[in-house]
Amino acid sequence: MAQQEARQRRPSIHDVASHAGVSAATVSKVLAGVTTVKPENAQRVFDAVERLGYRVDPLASDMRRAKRRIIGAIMPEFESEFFGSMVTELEGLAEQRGYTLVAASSRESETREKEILARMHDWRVAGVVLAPVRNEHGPAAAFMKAHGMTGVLIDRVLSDDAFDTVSADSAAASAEVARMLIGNGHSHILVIGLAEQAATVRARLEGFRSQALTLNPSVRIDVITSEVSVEPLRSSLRDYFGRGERPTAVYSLLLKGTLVALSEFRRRGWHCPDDIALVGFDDAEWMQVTWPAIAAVVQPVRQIASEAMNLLFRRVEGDAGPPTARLEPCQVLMRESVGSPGSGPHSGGGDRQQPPLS
Amino acid sequence: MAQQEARQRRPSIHDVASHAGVSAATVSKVLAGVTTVKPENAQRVFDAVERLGYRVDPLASDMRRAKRRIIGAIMPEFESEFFGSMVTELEGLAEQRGYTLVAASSRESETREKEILARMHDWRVAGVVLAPVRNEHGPAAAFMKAHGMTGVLIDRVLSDDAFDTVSADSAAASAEVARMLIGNGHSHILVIGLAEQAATVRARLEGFRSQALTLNPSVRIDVITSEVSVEPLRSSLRDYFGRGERPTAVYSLLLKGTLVALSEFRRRGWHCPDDIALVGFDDAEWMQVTWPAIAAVVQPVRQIASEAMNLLFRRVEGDAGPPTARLEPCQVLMRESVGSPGSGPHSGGGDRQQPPLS
DNA sequence: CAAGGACGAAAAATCGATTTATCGATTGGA
DNA sequence: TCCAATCGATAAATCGATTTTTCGTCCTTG
Repeated sequence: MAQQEARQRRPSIHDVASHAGVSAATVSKVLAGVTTVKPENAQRVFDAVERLGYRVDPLASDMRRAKRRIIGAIMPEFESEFFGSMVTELEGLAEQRGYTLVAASSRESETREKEILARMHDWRVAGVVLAPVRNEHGPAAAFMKAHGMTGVLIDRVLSDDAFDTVSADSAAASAEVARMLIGNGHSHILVIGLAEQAATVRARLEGFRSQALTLNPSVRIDVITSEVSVEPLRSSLRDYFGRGERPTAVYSLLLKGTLVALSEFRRRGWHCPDDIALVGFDDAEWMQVTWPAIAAVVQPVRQIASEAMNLLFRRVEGDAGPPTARLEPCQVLMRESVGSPGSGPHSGGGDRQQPPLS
Repeated sequence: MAQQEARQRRPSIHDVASHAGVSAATVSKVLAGVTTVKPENAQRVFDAVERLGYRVDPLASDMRRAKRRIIGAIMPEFESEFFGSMVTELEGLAEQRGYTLVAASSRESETREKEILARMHDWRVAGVVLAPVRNEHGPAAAFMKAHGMTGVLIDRVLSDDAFDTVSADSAAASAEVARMLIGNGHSHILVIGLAEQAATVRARLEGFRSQALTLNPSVRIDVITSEVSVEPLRSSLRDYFGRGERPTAVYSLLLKGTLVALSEFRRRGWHCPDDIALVGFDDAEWMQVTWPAIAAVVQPVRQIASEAMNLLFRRVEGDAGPPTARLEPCQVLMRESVGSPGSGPHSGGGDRQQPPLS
């Protein structure tokens, strides 16, 4: 290959055409793999492409089609492992199909979410993977509907009458957490969450509550939620403990809640799992190295991303069937923060030593 | 505003032109703010734009210019808080200037990094913010040089003869860590890192070592690094401790190393800061809520992003001055994992209780 | 031997905006 | 009064590809 004019205008399809002694149309056809071109001419085109280091301009290439080979991805934030790896996965899947992924952060704002969507509409993206800030009924989904955009909703959604949805099966995972906590003898459990993300948080709460009540009808389940941000949640939690409430376990419905709970435990000098057990929805890399390791529900990021892209491209290719609502199963990782199975709550000072070295 | 044909072809500038009874050129000029248009006609254009809900197609608009209003961002990964918030910041700054940010993950692979760069070159991006996998001398930077791309290198870089660089002042921060550890009486310190990221890791190591030796010439500093991934680092660390080595403090030069150190401490049943102190380069949200809270060097993400974008746009606008190398100051957060100031190493069982409630 | 296909490739239209060249009308100066 | 300068706006070229239409050969067949 040749580098030629290092910093000059890049060669266009016409440059290739004239070097190969054919028309631009022929070059386009050769590169598109059309077979009605004389092998001799095709070879000359390939040679010219090689010599000039020619590459198709995706922008110009997309001009004529109604749907550009661009997929938009809108996430509430980029700072967390969950959305970070979601973007990584989506990027790879889009790439595999020859599409470019353009990711944007709505920064937990529905207003911004809609603005970004409008901008992506300006770009005539072929489709959008939207992880809405609140749920499937926000202004962004309405915008997509009104403008006939194709898209898939993920994460904080359950089902929709216009778009395919893909999310973690929060309810089933929460039920499993309930089985485990009740099985360990907990009878007073605090659940914390953000009500704003109504769709999934409610599913998690109900999945947990119904299973817990089935296994132990007399279990006491307290719930603390806050509307918008986590700070009110923190102060509610502080008040709650301050009133002398003393649940034996806490189930946090979201990652930031797990952090808040941990910091409040620290503040009061409580240790997991001896003083109080903790399980969080959403796993993070650090949770397995802290002491104690934090039990967590692991969301199936790869499966969600892969299923979302499959559904999206089916729609992009014209499928007009009724929207589907997928739930991908989670994994519940039992770690030290919930104690060993069978060890009841407040079962003594516990063993603060670690397991012996292997 | 009108929604009109919800799912039809979007109106083009010609639709606006015919509705306003003027030519497309006039519409373009009105929207570009050219003043040589009769106010009456301008008003008709604005009315038509409003009525049709017209918005410029950024793709078509970019066709004619050599540099499109797109900025590329290449990060080694999206999963960490650092690069996640870096992308968020860069996105906002690009947006402010009317540019679209296209972010891609090189997944810690230099091969992929170069492929992504080539694809961005295909898109004729105006500029690139590259956080190289290894350092400023990789194939990606060479590609940018060879093709006359404009760009800025950030994070794992020190300085370059072709591009502006912006990174955290690792050396100064590491010196501060050294001052703090030596000041606390530590005389046997282990430093761990990944040698692959040569540029910055070496700076951090040297910044630490020289300051430490200045303050206490007889201090013992052990260094464990691994070439590529963290797993070899883990086993080296395990061997090291297995041989009976017992430093009183560990300074990890990277986030993943902090996690490895923590998990090895757990494995051996050691607690911070009583058994061993720990400081990590790179802060994370969870570090302040674990017990103990982990001391860390906080990188100035906003400053790096902002400075990088300033420099980049200066270049995009044609500035051809010599490349600059910026170092942004870090903040060192002293948390419980290093004990209280003055408390020497191995100073007894320590107080495992928390500070009193406020 | 002339008309009808088949084939391969070039010419031209297209996508949607921007920019340059052109043109008509009005105004100004000589 | 006539030509020139000015103003405002339109026509046309342009960006780089794709797709449709047209065109010229060569081959086949009646």
